Amino acid sequence: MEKKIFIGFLKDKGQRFTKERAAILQKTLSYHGHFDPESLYLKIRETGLKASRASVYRTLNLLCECGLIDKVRKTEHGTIYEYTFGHKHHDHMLCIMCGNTIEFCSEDLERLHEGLCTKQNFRGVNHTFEIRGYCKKCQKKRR
Amino acid sequence: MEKKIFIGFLKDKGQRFTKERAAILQKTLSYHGHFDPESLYLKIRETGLKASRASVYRTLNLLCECGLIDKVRKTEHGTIYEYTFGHKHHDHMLCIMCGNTIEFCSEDLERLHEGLCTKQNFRGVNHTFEIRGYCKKCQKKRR
DNA sequence: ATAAATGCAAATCGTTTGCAACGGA
DNA sequence: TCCGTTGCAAACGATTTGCATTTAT
Repeated sequence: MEKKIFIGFLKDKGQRFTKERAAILQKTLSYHGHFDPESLYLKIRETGLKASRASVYRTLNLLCECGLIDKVRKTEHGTIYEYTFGHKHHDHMLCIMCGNTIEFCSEDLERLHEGLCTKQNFRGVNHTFEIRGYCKKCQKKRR
Repeated sequence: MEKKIFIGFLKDKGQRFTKERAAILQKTLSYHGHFDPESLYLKIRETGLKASRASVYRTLNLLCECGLIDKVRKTEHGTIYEYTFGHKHHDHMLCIMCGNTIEFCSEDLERLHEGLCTKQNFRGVNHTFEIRGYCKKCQKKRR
């Protein structure tokens, strides 16, 4: 499914579906969530597949362009991507102790998004909401 | 006020309040909002004051440490800081056409933050909510 | 006088890009 | 064959850091 979309997207632009791009797409899909370019690159090498960092970066940009993945946020260690296609929109809680991410959906938040935009005459396209704090597990550890 | 806080913070750490730090603090306060290190640096030079980029970066980190400013987000062009001390918490709408930022406060959002954390057993410390889209002015321009 | 802060330039780190070699169509 | 793609290494841009010099206390 995603493969077809990507191939179609490339074809439309007169571009090619190479084995490097295939490998990058495959590993991207294997994440079902967040990842960063460097770990994707390493994952590809581990599997014996080949693709340079340059190709990883170039291909991730293409995957963003065609909407299969999104840039979620930039951290001090680089960009976090998310494989989003077909996923319902959701938001994040980020544990500042262990770094884990909890995803959640909130209808109330979507409604609030609409309401706030109306009030400000803003045409909202999308949003990100991130709550930072301590996850269940980390609350128990001493600080 | 802010100056006193900064000096006190430095004193506690056995550090000094130099003229460079004074200049950086002063210009930081002059923003009443968002700014990035490079424009702060330029603003200082324009005024005839002196401070190197290195000192700007070093001092911004100190100002974050003592809570007078916050890192808001990272963009492809660098980190956006915000002078927050004594400001009420607020969130942002970011126009993806002109880059302008609208600040707003929402009690509903604060309540939602609490509700979501309770539901997930997460101890939320703070959050960021950013709506991206088109501001009033830019909606009128052709796209 | 002493330890901390400065400015500079070099170092880092994630990411992009120029280019010659390579490979799908 | 033709043109897009690759990998490499160099280039980039924001930020940090090592070091000799300056300066606050």
